[in-house]
Amino acid sequence: MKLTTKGRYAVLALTELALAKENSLVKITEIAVRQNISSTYLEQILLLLKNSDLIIGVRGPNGGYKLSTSPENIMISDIVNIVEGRMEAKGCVSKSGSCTGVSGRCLTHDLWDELSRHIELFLGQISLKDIIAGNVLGRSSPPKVLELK
Amino acid sequence: MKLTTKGRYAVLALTELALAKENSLVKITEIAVRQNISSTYLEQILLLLKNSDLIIGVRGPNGGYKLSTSPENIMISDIVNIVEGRMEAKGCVSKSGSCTGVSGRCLTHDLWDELSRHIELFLGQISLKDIIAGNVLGRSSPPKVLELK
DNA sequence: GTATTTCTTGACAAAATTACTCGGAAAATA
DNA sequence: TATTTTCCGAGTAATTTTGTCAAGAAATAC
Ligand code: FES
Ligand code: FES
Repeated sequence: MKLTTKGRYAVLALTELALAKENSLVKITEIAVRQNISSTYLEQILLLLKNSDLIIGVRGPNGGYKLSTSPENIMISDIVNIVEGRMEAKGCVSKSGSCTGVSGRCLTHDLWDELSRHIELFLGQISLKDIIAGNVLGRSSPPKVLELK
Repeated sequence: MKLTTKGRYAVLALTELALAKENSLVKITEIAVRQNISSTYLEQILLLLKNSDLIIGVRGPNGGYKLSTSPENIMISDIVNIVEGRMEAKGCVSKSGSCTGVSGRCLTHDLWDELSRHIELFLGQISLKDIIAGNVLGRSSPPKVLELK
């Protein structure tokens, strides 16, 4: 998986939008200043999210951004997938070229595959609403269940 | 989290060691050739694992590496943590400096924290033995449990 | 002891990725 | 028209990842 500041900025920015009053517009610079992020960098990121229709941009004076749907419908995995590019379990560089080849999977292939799936599952369960509600902890499956398995 | 080829090489190399006959030594070059990895690069990686006492290096003719303990006692999280450096949920760059500051946690803090914990938990449940046994799939907690929650 | 094999160590260089900047265009408002 | 804001493409700087090199140390075989 890949998780850089880009992804974190994106989630942070969208929490700000989620926090704003319904249908009100938030400017890039507002977010950038408040979060101490480069505003031109943030532009790039929000543009990606806008092109994927996760947010809506309005130009002109008093313009800005807003979420295209309500916070509970936007999952963190959506956001991260868009800005970081699809999480690829690129896999190993076995003799037979790329990992995707069906023929020669190495022993660790399933491991990384499963890890990716696991992460995606986790982030796919948490919405922007959960975040602004502080409803994140305890979301992970309880360890005891797995120990018993 | 951080997961680069370094971590994947490390796990791959250690599966090779786990696959070898008990107490037999495997040379760096053997692994490097078989997996098509730069042998000098692999040196670096195995050195880290050796300095953390996960593996044992024996010099001289017919030398090589072997696991310091049995495969079921070595968890993937151990390996990754060593070579990639401890997975840090570095967090955001809020106004008040670093994320670690107790004072100003942003809303996303818990999210990344929990994600890290989740990943570590997952990789901490899978041993080298599981990998060579192909016993990785189905390790993740079943989705339905979480849906019910 | 000498030669050979193999790990050990540290410093260095190439390549790739990430993070960020810049200059301007397009749309909306006033 | 002038101003504000998003949109867009390209380019640069910084950092990290990946890999190389050269020299040394320990063990073994002869
Ligand atoms: S990771 Fe090795 S074949 Fe896919
Ligand atoms: S991630 Fe924002 S304060 Fe820790």
